[in-house]
Amino acid sequence: MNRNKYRMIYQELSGKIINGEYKQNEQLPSENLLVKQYSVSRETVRKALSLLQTNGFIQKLKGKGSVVIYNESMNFPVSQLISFEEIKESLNMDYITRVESFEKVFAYEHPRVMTALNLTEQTELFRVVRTRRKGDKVNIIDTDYFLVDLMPVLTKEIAEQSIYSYIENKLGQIISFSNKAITFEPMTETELELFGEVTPPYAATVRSIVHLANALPFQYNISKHRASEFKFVDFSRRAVNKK
Amino acid sequence: MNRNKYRMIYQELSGKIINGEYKQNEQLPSENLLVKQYSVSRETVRKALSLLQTNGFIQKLKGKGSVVIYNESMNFPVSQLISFEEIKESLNMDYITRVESFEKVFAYEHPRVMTALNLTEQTELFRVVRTRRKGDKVNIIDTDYFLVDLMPVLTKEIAEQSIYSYIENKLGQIISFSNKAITFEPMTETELELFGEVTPPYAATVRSIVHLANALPFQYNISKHRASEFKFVDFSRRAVNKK
DNA sequence: AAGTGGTCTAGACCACCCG
DNA sequence: GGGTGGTCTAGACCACTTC
Repeated sequence: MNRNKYRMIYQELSGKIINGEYKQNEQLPSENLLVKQYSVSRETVRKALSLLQTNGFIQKLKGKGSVVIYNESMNFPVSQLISFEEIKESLNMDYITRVESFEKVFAYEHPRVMTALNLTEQTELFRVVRTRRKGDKVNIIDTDYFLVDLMPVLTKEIAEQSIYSYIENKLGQIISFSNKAITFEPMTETELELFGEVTPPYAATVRSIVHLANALPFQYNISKHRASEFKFVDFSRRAVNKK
Repeated sequence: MNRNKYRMIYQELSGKIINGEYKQNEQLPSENLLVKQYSVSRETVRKALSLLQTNGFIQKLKGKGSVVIYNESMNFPVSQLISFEEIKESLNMDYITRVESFEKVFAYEHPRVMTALNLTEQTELFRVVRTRRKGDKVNIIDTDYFLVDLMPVLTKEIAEQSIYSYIENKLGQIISFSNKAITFEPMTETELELFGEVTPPYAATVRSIVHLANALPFQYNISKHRASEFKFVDFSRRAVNKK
């Protein structure tokens, strides 16, 4: 249930675009029409359309209208802040998650994480290593660090399901934004063991620092993929800096 | 010269954040204060702040204010739609661009490009191959395809400078958005020749389809990087889909 | 209670596109 | 000239934070 009018309109329109009710290169109804259809003010309609535009669904053309630019082959937004379970669901993938390691550690044992999350040495962290398998083949190794203070009762069982769902639905926290870096790195021996034979022995590595809505950094994630099968898709707009 | 009030405010505030006048974790002035300072309505201030938020400069906190989350180590947005010359300028890099090849081709000779840009077989394209060198070392190979119809007078000399600047400043076209995909691919023999010895013989590959403001796809770009030196940085927000 | 950001409205004027 | 999107305003009510 979303009581915001502009979000409701956003969801209805984005849904219709994803379903193919509005296809690529087709026009959306004009703003004035949407104003009448939804019985809202024009600024409210415009808020919904702006969201569609920044998320890559439409392009607004001055004097003409809003045209759909989304097409399915955009392969879905790995570039969004989205959990593995959510991707799995939206793409109907048959991956299995296995928790390889689940422990409490101190921040100073993982200096890179300590720096990234801006922690003191004695801060306690959960360190969770999970593999994502298709059949017998390991495709992704995820290593996550979470603040113990934020979720005192994280368990291995929760980690097998969706930790994000736990944070948002059980803990009532709002996950908001992240910084990511993608690199290609030689695999470590541990990684080679988990992956099995891999050529080349390189991993596409995505490191993320994830923040809550109150701007607190609460998660550090390292996601390793077989390089040969990795694909990161992104939608971006040119900055409005130009004078 | 930007006559839009909200863009002026956006630029002034983002400038102050980049300069360090507002530092990470500091508060921006409240919306009401900004209304008074700039003598504009609150919605105009809010438009500027929204832009700062979607571009990763601030996080707005209900009941509290806007806090700066930008920090320099974000290493600048390779994830934006930005030309190599612009990156070079903003990071003070000492790269040299060399045009390795400059020719006119037909779309049907490059089927992948034809499909991506949605062209007919006989459409003419410029195909430009450029290397980006630091000293004698080739770090990036860029292959670009542009619509001949759009810029009948593209020359090798322009390609040595910034083609984006040419398109925007000379042709008056507005570059607007792009789809990118990042993959990890074996190098071809041509690429190995240009790069020289590389281990591993794999390239971090970024393919982009770039569109103008009228939604016309006009450029297909393939950017190959030495895998060992590649780093892609991204800022993303969690989607507002949640009910 | 006072201050902050979030949503929504009704209306205005403008620039752009197209027939 | 009529339709479309872009910008801006003044005011309203709400929810959240802080004291």
